[in-house]
Formats: sequence, C-alpha cells, structure tokens
Amino acid sequence: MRHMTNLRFIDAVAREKSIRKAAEKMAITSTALNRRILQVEDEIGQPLFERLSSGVRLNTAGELFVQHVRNQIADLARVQSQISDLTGVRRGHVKIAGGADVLRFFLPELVANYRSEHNAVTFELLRQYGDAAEASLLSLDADLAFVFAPVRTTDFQVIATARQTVHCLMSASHPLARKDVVRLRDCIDVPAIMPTAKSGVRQLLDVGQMKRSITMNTIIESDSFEFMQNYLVHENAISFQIPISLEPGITSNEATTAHGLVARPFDTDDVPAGILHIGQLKGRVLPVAAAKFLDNIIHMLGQRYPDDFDQ
Amino acid sequence: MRHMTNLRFIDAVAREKSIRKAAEKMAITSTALNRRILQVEDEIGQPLFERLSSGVRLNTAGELFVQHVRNQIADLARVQSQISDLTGVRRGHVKIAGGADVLRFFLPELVANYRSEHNAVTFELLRQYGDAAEASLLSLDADLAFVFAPVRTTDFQVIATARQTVHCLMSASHPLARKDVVRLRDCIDVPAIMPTAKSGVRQLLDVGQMKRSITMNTIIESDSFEFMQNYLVHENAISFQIPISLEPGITSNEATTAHGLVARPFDTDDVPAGILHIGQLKGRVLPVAAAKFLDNIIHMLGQRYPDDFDQ
DNA sequence: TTATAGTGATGCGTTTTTTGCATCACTATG
DNA sequence: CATAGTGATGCAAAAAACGCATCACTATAA
Repeated sequence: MRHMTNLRFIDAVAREKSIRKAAEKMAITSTALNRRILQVEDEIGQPLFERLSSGVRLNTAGELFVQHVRNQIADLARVQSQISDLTGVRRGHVKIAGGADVLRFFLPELVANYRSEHNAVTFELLRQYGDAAEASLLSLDADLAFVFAPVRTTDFQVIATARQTVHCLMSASHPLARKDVVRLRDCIDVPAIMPTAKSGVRQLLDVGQMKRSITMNTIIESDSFEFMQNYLVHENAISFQIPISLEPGITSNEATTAHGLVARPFDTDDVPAGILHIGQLKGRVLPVAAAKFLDNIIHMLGQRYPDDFDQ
Repeated sequence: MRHMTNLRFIDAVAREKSIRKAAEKMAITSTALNRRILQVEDEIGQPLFERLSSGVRLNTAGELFVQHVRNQIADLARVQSQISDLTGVRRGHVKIAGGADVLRFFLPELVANYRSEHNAVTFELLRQYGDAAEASLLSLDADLAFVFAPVRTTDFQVIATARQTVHCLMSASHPLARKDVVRLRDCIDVPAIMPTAKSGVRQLLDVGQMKRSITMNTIIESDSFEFMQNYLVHENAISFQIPISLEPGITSNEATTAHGLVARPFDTDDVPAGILHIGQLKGRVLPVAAAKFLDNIIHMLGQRYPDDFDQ
C-alpha cells in the first residue's frame, strides 16, 4: 500500500534508531529517507526524533506517533485480510509469540492443520518468553502470545488458559519411572537438567524447591529440548516438561517412544501446576486469519485438556 | 498530513457517491482523483466501488475499507491532539451531535467556558436526533452524541445519563401557571405547540397521551424553540420542553424572563421522564480535547441535576 | 427513436515531487 | 588529532502526479 510507505519508514527508523541503517533495510537512500522524516515532522509540527551523534531516538511525541503508526499498519493488514476473506480465499499472516514449550509439538501440528485448509495464510513463530512475548503484542509484532504469568494485565487480554502440571522426564529404566506421581523429595541428589530460568517450567520448579526447602542437583541448564532429550539417553538424569511440550504417548506406562523415555507428573502439592495463558493485545481486532487460528488453538486445547482448560 | 490524502479522497468519493463531485469538493481534477482511486483499488487487489451510470457506490470490500479509512483519519486526529497536548497547548476539534434541546443553552455555555480556557480548540455542533446522531458516531463524524433512547447499544457507549422531566411552557398569566405540577388532563383542549416527532420530548408526550388516552389539541408542530417561545407571547397556548433546554429561572414561581413565560413540570405518572444519554462510539479512544470536554459535560450535569444524574 | 447531459476511463504533454550523488557540519572514540 | 560514524542540504536527474482533451457508456427527456 503506497500511502503507508512513510509510516513504514518511520517505524523502521524507530526500530533501527538510525536513519542510515533504516534506509539500507528499506532499500532507499539515507538522504531520501531523511527528507521524508523531516517532511513528516514538519507536517506534525514538531520533531518525532531526537538527533544524537550516534543516530536518532524517539522523543515523547514520537513514541505516541509510532504507536499510532504501528496500529495503522496492523489495522490495514486486518482490513486487507478481511477483504481477501470476502472472495473466499483466506489470506493473511499470523504472528505468534510463545516459549519453546508450545513451539515444540503443539504449534507445528496446529499450524500444519490450518495451512492444509488455508494455504494462502503464512505464519511467523517468535520464540519468546513472558515479558518479551507481551512486548511483542504491544508493538504489534505478534498477534497472539502464549504466556505463563501475564504481567501487563492492562494490555494483555486472556482468551483462554490451560492448566499444565509439571512432569518429570527420564529414561524408562529410571527408578522414578515406576511411580505414578513423583514427589520432589524423590529427586534429591538425582542429576537434573534444568530448563532456562525464563521458562515457566523453571519458575514452577523454583517455587517447589522453595516451598519444600529442597535444592535439586542441577547438572545442566538448557533451553533446548533436543539437547535434554538426547542427553537423557546417555546419563540416567531427569528433566522437566509440561504436557504441551511432551511427545504424545510418553506419559503412558511403557516407553513407547523411540528413545525410551517416559514422563511422570509431579505431585502438585510439591510443584504447583502452571497456568498457560493464550492472549492478545487488549481491545485489538485481530485479522481474520489470526482470529480463526485462535479458534483452532482454543478448540485443540479444549479437546486435549478438557479438565484443565478454561475459556 | 500528506500520506492521508488518498484516504481522504476515498472517504470523499464514498460520501459523494461520485468521483467528479468528490473531485470538485477536494479541489482536484476528476481525472486525477479517478486515477488515485484506480491505483488504490489496484493495490488492494480488488475494486472498492461499483461503477454505476450515475456515479459510484461502495461494494462490500469498499465498506470495510472506508470504515478503516475513517478510523485512520480519526485516530490520526487523536494522536495529533495528544502530541499538541504535550507542549501544554491543547489543540483539537470536538464534534458533537445532539438535538435542539442541548444545543440551546447547555452546549453554548459549556463550549464557551471550555474555549475560554483552551482557545486553540474548535467545535462542530451537529443538530441531529436519535438515529442520525448515532450514525454520526459510527461514521466518526461526531465524537460525542446526546441521545434519548440509544438504539445500537453494541456501538453506543453510554458515559453518563441525566433524567429529564418534561415541562409545560406557557405565559405567566396562563391558568396552568398557578399549579406546581401539571397533569395531562389539565391540557385537554388547551392549544398546544408540539415539538417535532423526532425529538425526545415529543416521544415522551406521545407515551403519555397513549397511557391516559388523551389527545391534545395540537395547533402547531415545530422544532424551533425561537418560534415556540415567540408564539406563546401572542396566543395563550402551551409548549413543552425539558429542563436542559429551559432558560435559567423560568421554572421559578414568578416570570423572571423578559418575555414573561414560565415552565411547570408534568406529573411523571402522566408523562414519563426521559433519560438523556451522553455517549461515544464504543471502544474508541477520544482525542484529548473531546475527552476533556466530556469531563466538563459530566461535571456540569452532575452539578445541575445532582439527583437525576448517573455516571 | 434521438438528443442530451451525466458518468467513469485513458492517452499524452507538462508540472510537481521525489530521489541519489556529492558534500557539509558535527561528535563520539581511540 | 585523526577517523569513522551520524544527520542535513544543494542540485541535477528520474519518477510520479496532474490537467486537458477525448472516448465509451447510460440513464433521462424530448
């Protein structure tokens, strides 16, 4: 859309904090871009950027204006998606922010299903935890976000929640695998691979350790599921995940997966269950594709966790 | 704002339902305007207007797009007003739709007060009743609306209400002027000047006439307060108004106004009191000036009708 | 039926705007 | 004090927008 170029340029400059860098990214000369910025500032009647020796920075007016610009860009996308939807072809681009948990099995399956029906819809998956995911909603870099504990509740509109019990992951031959429910005290001295501090699982585990005054034997900290999983094959350690990131079938009594791992839930008196929140920016009207995909998410969650699901 | 010209053009064409007429209004050649429209349609990927022999008309996609365009225009105005507000000078333009009732004394006083403090703020007063006022909110032709009975409650957000008892207006020498409260049966055969059918007062009177099975002696129907008032000086008739449109002091026992008229309330068992609603488009963030002016409206109503006011 | 007045679309030469190069003025950093 | 980075600006070339004249079409009225 032609009339948006100035707005996109301003957005780019705000992000890059440099006219020259933004110019390069937007494939235009810095001088042309500079003049466009000056022109807009002239029209507004006051500067939007502070000029520093190292580039530019938004001033207060600029902050207001850039928020407006991003709204406009997002709203245009929504309208275009609605208009496309009129002809029957659903087009659009859905941007989702979430932790590694949901990016592992849940979203790939869901996105693939959706795209098999609407192949003109494209997706963007941002691996971000908590704060960062919420910030992406606010800057309109994401349409939907998966968050464990929403912070900015004034901006974050919760659409649905799913209760997730922390599970203990280990080789099928591990002694703990014989239990139906794992207690935290069982894990003392057992070599443990901890998820990254930003993840929801880790925060729940920390709460549990505080409550029971237990310090687990952390040998490795990682945010890579591939690493954890492959490591457990070599050393008889334990790791932690929530159901949404577990391979299907891994919670059964027999190790049905190729690598011979099983998962057992923690007693929720020890490690509290986490509430996974699916949300959007409050008050925003989502593009058709994002709204429909959200419906799918909710449907899938309701189907998969009928007892721990809330809408 | 330069980047908005295309959008404003589209808005104009949608309103005028003719490219040539819109072109004239926007001070541009019809051919230039035509090409801009074609270009936008090309960018969107499908037409926004149907071409008729008598002009153009929005199609479904166009309806969606024009609503978006109007949102953008309004939102830009809001941001500009917010930015101006940063420097301390409050600029802006406030658009208010309401019946003749509120335009008579209430709004002039309020607007004058406001402008004495913020003289960079301009106003636009639209004389519209009910439906039309709500439609103006929706098309963003108005920021605020005064309405008696909101219809589209999904779009109309009520900010405050004021209960208004219908009053009977007459010469101080009229027999009815001796009563403190007027009953509908007192008005039988008394020559009456009725407000226009669209007004809230009229609808309340009609309810009363139905309820009591009374038909008043309507000799004149008008929506001009000036006419009514001046007529009552000549013939000993009665007319009807609500407090917000009454001259200050006219409800006192003595006729203190120059023309010697007094007002007496109806018994609300006969003619029900109307609820005047002040509202805005639901979900919309108003420009600074409009929001602040709304505060003043609410404050004034709360002060003037402390018992019949609700927020 | 024909004439007329209205509509939007289009080819083309002119005008206006935008762009890019070269360069200036300035400032942190080493 | 040199250097490498920043945004701003004069000027000529390129691109976009504009306005005139005109076409094709369609209701409406004579």
